[in-house]
Amino acid sequence: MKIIYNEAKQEVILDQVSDFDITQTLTCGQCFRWHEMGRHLFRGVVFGRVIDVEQLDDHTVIFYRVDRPFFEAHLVDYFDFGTDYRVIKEDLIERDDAVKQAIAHGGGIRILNQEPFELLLSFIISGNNNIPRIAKSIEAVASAYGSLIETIDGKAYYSFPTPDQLETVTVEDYRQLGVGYRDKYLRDAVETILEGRIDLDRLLTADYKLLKETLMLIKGVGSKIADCVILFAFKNKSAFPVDTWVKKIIRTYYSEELTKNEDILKFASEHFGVHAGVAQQYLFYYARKIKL
DNA sequence: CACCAGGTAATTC
DNA sequence: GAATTACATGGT
Repeated sequence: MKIIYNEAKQEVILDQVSDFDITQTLTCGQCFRWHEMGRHLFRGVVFGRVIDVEQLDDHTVIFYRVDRPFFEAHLVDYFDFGTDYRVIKEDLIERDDAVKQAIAHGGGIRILNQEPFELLLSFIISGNNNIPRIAKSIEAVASAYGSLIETIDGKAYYSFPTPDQLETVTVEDYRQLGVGYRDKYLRDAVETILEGRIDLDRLLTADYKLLKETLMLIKGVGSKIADCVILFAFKNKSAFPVDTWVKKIIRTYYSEELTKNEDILKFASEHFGVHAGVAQQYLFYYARKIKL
């Protein structure tokens, strides 16, 4: 991948990008704070900044409002540019025809490496919820308690709040934002972290089992949400979140015997191996696309 | 007006 | 232990 920095214009141009479709990647349900501003053009808030990303063709991507230090410190890792998805897809395509078909439809998806605290709260909100309302609730939390970054075209953009910024926020405050019964879960997550019972930074080096059982100490975090956090924020591509869509696709294309979430997780882990989480995203995207 | 949405915790058998 | 139910809210 070739990188061209235009410091004067605060632009970063990527050439020879492969296995990347910005629309698939940013609309496949793994992230909630990107907005489509135009064809193949998105604006989002990440790492305390508002940035724009545009894909010109299969191999060319431009970042706006981004300088070299920011790109190198955050975006290379965020978009997982260090990972060769061709290798992962070749591995998965060998496994079965269903995932092969899913890759034919969503092979441009990359797993974003997102900020752990924001991702944790985002997926606590996601439970038994729909994606538009998840996004709305996250924006409500950010604009109420995050820091104002800048105003663009009359619209204010806020960073996602830190645990410290949420220290005095009560269950009732969360409820007022419209998050519903997840209010107490959000409060529990913040308290757990502020009291040091869970240190997200330290968990970066923990193995899957320890990481999952630690995350599940938080009220409102069960197996599925823990796996989402592990996959989308802890760079572990073997995590396989079992949600309603994946359940449907497993029953339809793999086995009708697999009904319990625990059994599906066990099957998928063995069947897909170390890249199970990537397979999950391809399957999730495909199932939703064909309205399975 | 039921039913659903990237589930989980509490309750019950 | 394995199955059932309640849970906020907004959209069909």
